[in-house]
Amino acid sequence: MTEPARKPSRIQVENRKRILEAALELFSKHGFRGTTLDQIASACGMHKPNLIYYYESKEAIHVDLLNTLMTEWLSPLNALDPDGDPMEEMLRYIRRKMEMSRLYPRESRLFANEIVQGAPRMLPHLEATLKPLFDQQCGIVNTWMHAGKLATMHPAHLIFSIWAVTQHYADFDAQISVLLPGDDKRARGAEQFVEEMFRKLLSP
Amino acid sequence: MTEPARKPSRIQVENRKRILEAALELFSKHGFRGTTLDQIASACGMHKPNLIYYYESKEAIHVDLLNTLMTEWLSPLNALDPDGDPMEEMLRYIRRKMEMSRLYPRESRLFANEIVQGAPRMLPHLEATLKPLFDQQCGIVNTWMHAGKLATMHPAHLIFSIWAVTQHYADFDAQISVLLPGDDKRARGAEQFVEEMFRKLLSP
DNA sequence: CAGGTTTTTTACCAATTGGTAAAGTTACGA
DNA sequence: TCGTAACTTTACCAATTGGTAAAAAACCTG
Repeated sequence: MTEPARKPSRIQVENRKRILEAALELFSKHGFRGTTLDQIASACGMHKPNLIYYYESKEAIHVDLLNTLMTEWLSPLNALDPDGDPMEEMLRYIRRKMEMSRLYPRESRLFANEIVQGAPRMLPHLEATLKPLFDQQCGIVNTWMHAGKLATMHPAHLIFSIWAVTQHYADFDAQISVLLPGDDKRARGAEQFVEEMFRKLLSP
Repeated sequence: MTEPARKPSRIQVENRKRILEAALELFSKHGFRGTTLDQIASACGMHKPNLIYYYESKEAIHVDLLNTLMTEWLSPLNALDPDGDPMEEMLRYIRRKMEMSRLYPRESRLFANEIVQGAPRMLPHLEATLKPLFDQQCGIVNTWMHAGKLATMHPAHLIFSIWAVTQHYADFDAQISVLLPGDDKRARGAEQFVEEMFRKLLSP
């Protein structure tokens, strides 16, 4: 048995959304400890006790944010179609991950911050949500490899390498900006490179 | 003209080393804001004001740590030998990066924490130290490619992908442990995978 | 529009935190 | 071994921070 949990009012829905948007901006930029309730409050035009009215603690905001975004974040992996063309499915996944890195760098950095520090507030969710999906999709990739449609390799490490390369462009943007400055076609170049890289790697 | 800057005493050398070791452990695990001077002090058996005796502020500890470690961290890139065999040089670099990820995950996560948050205390050092080295080594790689010794691709993105994949094993270890649990040969498998991946990618 | 409920605001608090002042102790060269 | 400089410790502080209490305001429903 949990809470009575009445349906949330319109105001509740709106304000929780405002809070999460401000929290995403700040947590992704400064990490959990580097963000204060006052910052979140002023970023969304509220007062600190008002945040606590909607979330019982700063940690509750962070956890809700992580868990809410994780589902969307993983949806492209979910979308691997076992009946599609293996190479096209993998490249579509990789392209989508690059696009998400470009469009949603805050989400990427939010997770990066959390996981680099040992995922203290997300481990249960990783076990419960990510692990089963990961195992299942590794299975699909493995099937494709054994059918000779993709080069044979360890599917888990393959997925790690896709995550690593694609999310690197969001997570390490500060460094990349220094090393490839003033390149307004950087994103395009990155996307071309990554697609060609994995096309070559995955060719049987 | 800067400080008089007398040669540091034996005690100074020892104690700064103790402080940096404790700071590395804590900053890499909890980030800059997530680490307190009291934690650092008790981790190295000192008292808080003693830290301030050796470093003028918490930030000074962090900056010194980052700048000190960066040189070692980059040394493998520095070691690319323009006269060596291109494929062997690249694979040696990649192997060394994997080894460092395994042996020095704290250093990797220290930098990851800093860069994910926009490198607020490291940007000048990136400009001054990393950028010139990076450009130079990109040049070497480019030469190798144009000599037909390596597959042709954007050298900067190639190096990014090497960093991404190798450091991922240190930075995202919390996630990898969940997804490939109980695998005491994980590191070996990762090293094999990554070497084969880049061997295939780099073959002309 | 009355009355209760939800939401917002003001005032506040205790704990933590980065850092200081200054007294006390140790190390070391003359 | 003595004096001074280097180092350590204790006591302290002001600012920040996560969070609370409770009054005030806004909102909704019969």
